[in-house]
Amino acid sequence: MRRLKDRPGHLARRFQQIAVAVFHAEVGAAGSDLTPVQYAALAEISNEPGLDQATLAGRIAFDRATTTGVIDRLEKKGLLLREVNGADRRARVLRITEEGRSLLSRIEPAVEAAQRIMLGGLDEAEAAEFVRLLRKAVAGSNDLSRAPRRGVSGELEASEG
Amino acid sequence: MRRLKDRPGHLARRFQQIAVAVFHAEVGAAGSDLTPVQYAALAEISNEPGLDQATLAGRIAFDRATTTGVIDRLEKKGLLLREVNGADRRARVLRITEEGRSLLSRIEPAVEAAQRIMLGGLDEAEAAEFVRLLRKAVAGSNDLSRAPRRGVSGELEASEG
DNA sequence: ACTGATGATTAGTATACAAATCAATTCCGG
DNA sequence: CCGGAATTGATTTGTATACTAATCATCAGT
Repeated sequence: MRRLKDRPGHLARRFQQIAVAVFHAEVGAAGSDLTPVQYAALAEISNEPGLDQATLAGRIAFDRATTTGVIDRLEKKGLLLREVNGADRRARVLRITEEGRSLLSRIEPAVEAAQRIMLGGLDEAEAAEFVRLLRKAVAGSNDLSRAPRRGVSGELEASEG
Repeated sequence: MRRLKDRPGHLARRFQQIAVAVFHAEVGAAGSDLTPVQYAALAEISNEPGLDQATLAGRIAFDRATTTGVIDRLEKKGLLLREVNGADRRARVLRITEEGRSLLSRIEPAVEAAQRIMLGGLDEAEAAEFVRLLRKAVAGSNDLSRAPRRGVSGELEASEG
């Protein structure tokens, strides 16, 4: 029987813990307490202003309940605006604030550094291959997850640029 | 700037979500509601009977606070025994019950199946390389995580058997 | 005996999910 | 075109990780 610590499921949990810890360390050193999930949400809202919470949840693969909490906290920090959509009064339209945009650009170098550091155990070729395989594994199993990602229509999910 | 969805940190979160979902689906179909983390704890206790919570936490890379909760739930389900260690009355000695052992063997095929399914997007060679790189990345950054794994003494952390 | 370290727990915060609920929209038969 | 049914966006509740920080009990070393 394969040892626990050699199983992909266990390794996935470990790598995620490391990724989160590195993100907090780097972004924290840059003077922000933004979490990886909050960063993902804010970056996506910045890229696609005016999207609603359900669409955001699809883009970054949260479920709707998690999205509500994440957006609550970002709104409380003054990083985004949440408004009722006039065309569909169920939906909440999201927009980044000036403060949010400024924070994003201020921590961008730290976010990039975190990506390098979390792959520090791999050389450059290995890191590239690792990311390729991770992308392919995720794309191949996207609909097995309980909050599957829903990309922009027409986007190539498993492209291997 | 690299797209969010191509960053290792984001992909790590996605792959972890998928791994957890697949585990729940397979183990659930086998008639158990054991979580991935509970499984890891129980399997480790089964392998190393009589270890205490701090040692367990080191083996599977939880922090102590998380361990308390996980052990609470496993004890409530009757899958393990938690007793004060006579030699060090701070420590709680953990032992799997007959019921726990029986559950472990009953769900073992589902756990193995989950490992294969979560790598379903990769062919066999890619899956092997992916696990190798995942192991190497985790080993290389173990001490960056906030709850670093502490293996059995003498164990080769980054061996690539 | 005093000091520092360690095992465990508790409180508090942030994901992540399921399930239930409410409001608003869309769909479809007539 | 109308009206009920099904669907969808958002929220709430409840459970389970995962951490930090603080606390308590106990142990180790001097």
